[in-house]
Amino acid sequence: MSGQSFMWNYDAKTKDLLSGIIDDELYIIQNATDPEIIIHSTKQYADTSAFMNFISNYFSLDIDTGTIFPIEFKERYPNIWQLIQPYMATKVLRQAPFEVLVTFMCAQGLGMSVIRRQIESLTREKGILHETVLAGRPFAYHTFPSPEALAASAPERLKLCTNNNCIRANNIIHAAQEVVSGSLDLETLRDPHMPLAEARERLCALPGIGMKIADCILLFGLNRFDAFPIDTHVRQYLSGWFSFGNDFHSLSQKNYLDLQARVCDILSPELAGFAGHILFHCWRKEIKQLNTY
DNA sequence: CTCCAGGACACTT
DNA sequence: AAGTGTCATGGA
Repeated sequence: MSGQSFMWNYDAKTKDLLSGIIDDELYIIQNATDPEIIIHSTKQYADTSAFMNFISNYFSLDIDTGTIFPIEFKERYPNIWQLIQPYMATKVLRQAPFEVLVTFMCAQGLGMSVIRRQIESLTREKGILHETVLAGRPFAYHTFPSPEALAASAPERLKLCTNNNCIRANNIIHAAQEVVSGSLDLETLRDPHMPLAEARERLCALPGIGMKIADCILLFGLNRFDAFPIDTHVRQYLSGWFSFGNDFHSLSQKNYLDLQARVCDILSPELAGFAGHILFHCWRKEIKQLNTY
């Protein structure tokens, strides 16, 4: 059997955030009974340290957990600090940019079940089928669709993958075409030298991408841990935990930017999005009692 | 049945 | 600038 296996201790509460296919080559198998994740790769690495480096980067293990929140956070918000402790091991993964771009374009005002179904449908219809052996058993999976595959899709067919929403299908096709033509260069946006505001501006120029989705793409796909997306749940905990109370009126553009500016008072600006991700999952699970990811 | 889900956008006050 | 309707479906 090709490939190598690697064990990683992980917090039992957050481990189920990690499942799926990484870079089309690496798989994660969850063990439901103990807090360990077995990572198995079909790809051959030069040596163990090359594999470890890839894992470390993908799971952002280079980010020291102790630096995610500012030191004064614990003193200012002792109750919240206690509450988030079980979630401190939550990681923001450095996922493939195009995959994240398309995935979050599917995540507008919908439940996670619908979002997940769209992505599964997209990979099944437009991805490439691979068959391999995983943990001694046959395993079939689809790669995430390439920009070329999505760019060449017919809207009336692709909308079957986007919850019957042809506006969304057209937006995804358009974004894919921009990537193929080179007028949207995700690697340029991923460059740390690119100002965050400018990168977001470029993403927002695409139809179907607003501020929130742009910030999600930056945080989860473009290695920008300072990007702080504000969705309905973030707004709730900003109001409930930090008294940023304008929970009642709609999230206008001005309101969105205003909230982001105030977030810098309580979180470290350079890791605000990373910290926000931890707060997000803690809020959903501990306060809202949600178990869906 | 109603309401809301990890929103964006056009349109109306 | 700040409120509405629309898009679409499923699960609570």
